[in-house]
Amino acid sequence: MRPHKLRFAILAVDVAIIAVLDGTPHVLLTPVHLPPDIIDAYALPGGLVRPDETAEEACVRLLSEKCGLEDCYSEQLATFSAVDRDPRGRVVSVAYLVLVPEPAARGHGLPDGLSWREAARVGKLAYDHNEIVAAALGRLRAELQSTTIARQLIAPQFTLSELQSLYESVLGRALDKRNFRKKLIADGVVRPTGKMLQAALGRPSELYRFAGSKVEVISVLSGS
Amino acid sequence: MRPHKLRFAILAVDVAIIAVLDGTPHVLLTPVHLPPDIIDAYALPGGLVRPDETAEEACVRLLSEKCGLEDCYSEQLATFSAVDRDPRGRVVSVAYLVLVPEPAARGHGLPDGLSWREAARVGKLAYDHNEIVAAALGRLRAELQSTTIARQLIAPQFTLSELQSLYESVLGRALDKRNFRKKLIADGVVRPTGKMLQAALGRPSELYRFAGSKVEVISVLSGS
DNA sequence: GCAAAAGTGTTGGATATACACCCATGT
DNA sequence: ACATGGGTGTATATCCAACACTTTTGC
Repeated sequence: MRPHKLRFAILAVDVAIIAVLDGTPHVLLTPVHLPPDIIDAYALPGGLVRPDETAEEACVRLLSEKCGLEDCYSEQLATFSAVDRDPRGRVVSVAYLVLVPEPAARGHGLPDGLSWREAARVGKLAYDHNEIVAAALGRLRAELQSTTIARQLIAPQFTLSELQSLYESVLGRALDKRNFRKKLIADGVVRPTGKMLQAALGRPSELYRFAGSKVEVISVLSGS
Repeated sequence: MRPHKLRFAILAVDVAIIAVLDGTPHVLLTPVHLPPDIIDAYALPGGLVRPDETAEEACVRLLSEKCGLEDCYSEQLATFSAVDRDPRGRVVSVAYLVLVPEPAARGHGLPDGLSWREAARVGKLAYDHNEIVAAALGRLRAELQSTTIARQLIAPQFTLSELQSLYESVLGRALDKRNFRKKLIADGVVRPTGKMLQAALGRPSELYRFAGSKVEVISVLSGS
């Protein structure tokens, strides 16, 4: 082995951080400006993987260091390795999907120039980050329907209307209120807490929580 | 940026090549012997990603160079980045799932010491390759039930009994013959060719083919 | 009493499951 | 004629989809 020939790749992590804010999916973006190739663009937060950490660890570290986010749900999405994906040189990136509940996303002041942008209107991002965002949203949509991953996007206690509108905004289609409730309650996915929430207007709603303590693989929805 | 500090990662590809042979899932393994850490073990075929190729391209190249396999279906599985996963140093590996139809797997002489081994009985593999094999089989099981990926594991024309036994061997459970046929035919997933196959014994069976030309995402099975 | 959001049941259709016998062939 | 694997239909239960009105609250 000739180590100097083999040590060619710069390994990075890029993070698609998703939160549903005001009923629409948002992504956390950071400004980039690397003339001449990238001018006044936006990109996903990311950074290099250190020699002594795994990609997962880098992801957690970058979330903390660059975004001020702690204890978020994250899962590996895919690895992007196009030779020219970064104008600075060969950088291979492991992309992660990270989910932030709405209250957490609102609650903490964003560092630097980070900002939440509507996922459907991010425009042209730097690098291949549009591809990563598309993969993240696709994965999220798939998992919403087959797992209890929604718990990672919502407060610990929530009304069923809130949960339904989360589903509707991510899936991009309306769901039937009665079928939605029926299914989630009958399947034991969510459980009533007994507490009531008085919204600004209208009848108070009951607060629910997810039954299990982790993300579980079950058929959450078919069509509703 | 200090490039010399950043250029740390060796990027590799490891390939979980699956074929269903004699009604049981097999993986293609290669012997490894790297004392003192790895002695007389087996591992998935793999190799380094070159500076001028993507991970996908490296996967295709390695399949050809190391395994003599051309034009196989492949998809990225996940990236494994544990710091000590390779005793020789820091090697991050992008794992791929590759599927080979039974006739192709039988038809070509295996180079080197490569051999097909029953996936359920591979024993302790080198590196983290047991993890990769587990991920590959899990992905395959999931996709068998929701896509037409089975086409990548079987000859272009096949009997429904062959297809069913493929499903059964990968999923590890028996399926009802009538329901299996009903569903695949009713959903238009497979189409009869009109040709008959005279097996060694018993009534001749009709040959079918998959209807679409690609792997399609549909609900292939529920329980049968 | 009105506006706003919460909550609740039924029915018809489709889909899934369970199950057992006859058919075509080679020997 | 028998052994072997191929092929077929029906009845039941479950699940899904569509659908509209009543309740509780604040103002």
